[in-house]
Amino acid sequence: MHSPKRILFLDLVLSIFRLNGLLIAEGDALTEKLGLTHARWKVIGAIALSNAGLTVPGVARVLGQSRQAVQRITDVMVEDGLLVYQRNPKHKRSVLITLTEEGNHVYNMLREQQDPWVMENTQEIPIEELDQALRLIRRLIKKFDK
Amino acid sequence: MHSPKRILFLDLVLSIFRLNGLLIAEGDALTEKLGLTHARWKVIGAIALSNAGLTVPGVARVLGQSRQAVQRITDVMVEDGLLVYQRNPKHKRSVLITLTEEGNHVYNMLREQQDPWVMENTQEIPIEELDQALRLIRRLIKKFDK
DNA sequence: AGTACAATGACAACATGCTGACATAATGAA
DNA sequence: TTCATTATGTCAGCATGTTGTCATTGTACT
Repeated sequence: MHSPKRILFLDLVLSIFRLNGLLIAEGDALTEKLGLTHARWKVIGAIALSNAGLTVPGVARVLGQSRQAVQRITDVMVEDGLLVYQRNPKHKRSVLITLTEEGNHVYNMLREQQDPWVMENTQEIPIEELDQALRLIRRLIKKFDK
Repeated sequence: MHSPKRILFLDLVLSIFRLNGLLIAEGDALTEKLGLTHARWKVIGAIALSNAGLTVPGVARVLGQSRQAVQRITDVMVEDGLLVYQRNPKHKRSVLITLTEEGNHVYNMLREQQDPWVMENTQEIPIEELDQALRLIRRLIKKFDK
């Protein structure tokens, strides 16, 4: 019943919930001055990492979220001038999202904030430990992401 | 700039977001028949694990959430007959939350669902790997939870 | 005792996620 | 080509989290 593995796994699950909340708070604090929120830098990051532009459902697939949730965010970001919708030669309705000049600028600022934050929070953690933890988490993701 | 550690850490952060979402979906699916949602079994679990009962802010501290969010959930759960507010000898306004008989029953059903789920998802993962990952995550939690 | 500070409940506004439903466009198979 | 299936945009409703504010209660210090 109360096998060590059970306790350990449930503890891990609750810790993931906890860390998730804390990371969101960190991310929001980090990007507050840029007028970003965690939902927005997730989107801006996904788009910045794709060369050719992504569609709304494409971003949703990358982030593992519903397309509706992404659409709502991108609509506001287009209004705010961070993103543009561009014609998609491969699809009549589904436009490509790309960063505007301002969007690119914000992404660069984001990077400038992020780098010292990453340094500060990983300097005394060996890279092997990060790698092992990431691999386990990926393994769990693959298991649940059907 | 693009140090391996930076990439690794950001990848870890995004993976935490991803796994968090998947675990919520898993938890919701697992407890759907019980009329629970992930927000509710987090609360029910926290209360079940405390012998003497917890106050609303107490649950919030355990879960690392705002007391307002917890209050909203517990109010509904009291209406639904899973929880009861009981007079707190130590505080005139802040009541203690305890499980009703039905709440206890649901918690036991929850355990019955959870156990095979845990087994299924950890059987080929060595306990040492779980433990190492948990320790790293705890370390990050401690770092961000000021 | 008195007084400043912290904790709590209650309410509101808001951001973000989900699902469902519907119409239309794209795709693939017969 | 035609037709069934899938993908997409759009709108709506709902669950859950956050923060802010205010009044009230508890606590601790002088």
